[in-house]
Amino acid sequence: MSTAAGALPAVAVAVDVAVLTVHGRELRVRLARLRAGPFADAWALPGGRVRSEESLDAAARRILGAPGRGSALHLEQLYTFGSPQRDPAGRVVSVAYLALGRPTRPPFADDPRYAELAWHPVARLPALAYDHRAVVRAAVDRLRAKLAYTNIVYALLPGDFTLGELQETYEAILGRALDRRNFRKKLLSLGLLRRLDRVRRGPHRPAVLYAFRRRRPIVIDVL
Amino acid sequence: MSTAAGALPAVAVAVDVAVLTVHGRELRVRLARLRAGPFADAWALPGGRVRSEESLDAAARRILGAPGRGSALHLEQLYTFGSPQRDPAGRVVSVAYLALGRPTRPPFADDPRYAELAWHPVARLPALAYDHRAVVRAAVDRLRAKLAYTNIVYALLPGDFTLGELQETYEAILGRALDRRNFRKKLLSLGLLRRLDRVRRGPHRPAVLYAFRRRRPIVIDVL
DNA sequence: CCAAAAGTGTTGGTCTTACACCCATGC
DNA sequence: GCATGGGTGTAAGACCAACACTTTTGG
Repeated sequence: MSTAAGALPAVAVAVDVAVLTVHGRELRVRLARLRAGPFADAWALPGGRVRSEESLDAAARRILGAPGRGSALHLEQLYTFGSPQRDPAGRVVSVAYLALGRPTRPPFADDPRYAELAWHPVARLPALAYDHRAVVRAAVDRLRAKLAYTNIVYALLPGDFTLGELQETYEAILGRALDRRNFRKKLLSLGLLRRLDRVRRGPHRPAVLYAFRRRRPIVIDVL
Repeated sequence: MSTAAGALPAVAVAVDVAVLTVHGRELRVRLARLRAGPFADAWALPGGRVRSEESLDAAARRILGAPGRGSALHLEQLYTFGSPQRDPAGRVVSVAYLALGRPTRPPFADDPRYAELAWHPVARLPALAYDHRAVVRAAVDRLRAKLAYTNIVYALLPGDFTLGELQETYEAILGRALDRRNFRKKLLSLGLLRRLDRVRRGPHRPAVLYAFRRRRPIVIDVL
């Protein structure tokens, strides 16, 4: 049963979003430096209160920002954190979301609560407000797990990419090296990729570009 | 960020618990028939509002009932349901929990809101209140998934059991038959079980009893 | 011509699946 | 003695991990 009605709620609901991306061979999370409140000057995940007429997913998308700015290609609910002590300012239950997207220019702080926004490598986080360190850990764990049995990595890559870039992305997330031949064999055999007839030219031998056939979540044994 | 303070919350927080068990070769969920409210007379998952001083886990344990009655051996958070329309009586966000336990006698309705409690096979559910059908589906999906990579099945079995009973439990949950020889080979090879020097006597050849070495969650490749 | 990343196959081991017969007991 | 579930092994195929050399380009 879930009935509310009656007395006014004693517990508030917020949404916090951990946006992960891979940049510079590192898995990074988008953090905001808070201007005010009990954790003024500390870094925190972007978040905010759920409005009475919006769903949790809608609140998460709102916090994520307008499509085009910080737009993410994947959004999923992660876990709900509800320790009575997690917010010194009152009882707030926070529904955490995991989002995946391409690294944007750091600054798009259109939210006056935030002094600054930046991508921080998850391997060396600053002190975080609230229980956001646990949220980031949960987000990273979820991403690592899903890497093995879904195609969500598509949300972290541009429209076309080389197999080397794809492997780098996997390695950045998993934090370990993968065998190149086995990786290529496996990923090509899955049929998730479409080979383009273009190449990426760089300082060395050009690499064939690939694209994901479908850019939406599929459950499949990847690793 | 998650700060509350300021205005009174417009959104209430509840916890609903899907207790699953296996009985009579069927996966079942504990449902309560509601006495009052917008879904009077309908079946629903036991649930209730989160109190201002308790954690979400504590609320779930409270709703689960005193240890000894409906005591469950495993409890984990499942998903948070927050559609604005899910409760006709007001905006209630529900944090759903999955619990696993042994089948108890159906009746232990010490909660005056419930007319009746019963174990319903998840394969043929009655109409459920709220979005509880989706909650049960999520609970069953989670259990099925975790069967393959954890030892949580221990929470559904008594202290000692035969390999036949263990296999029946797996089959009831997965909804498909498993090869007996392969199943026994795999489970014995994992080292999760301790062979007891007792047997279960029945109308046929006695079966050796086993117990789980450790009755707490372990991540391991099971199936 | 050198450095650096791209590209490519084989082999051995492990794991999974499929499958059939005898055993011990209660009735 | 028969019905029923308990108990056991093997072989074929799939999958995974390990591993080294050649190619192509820019500078």
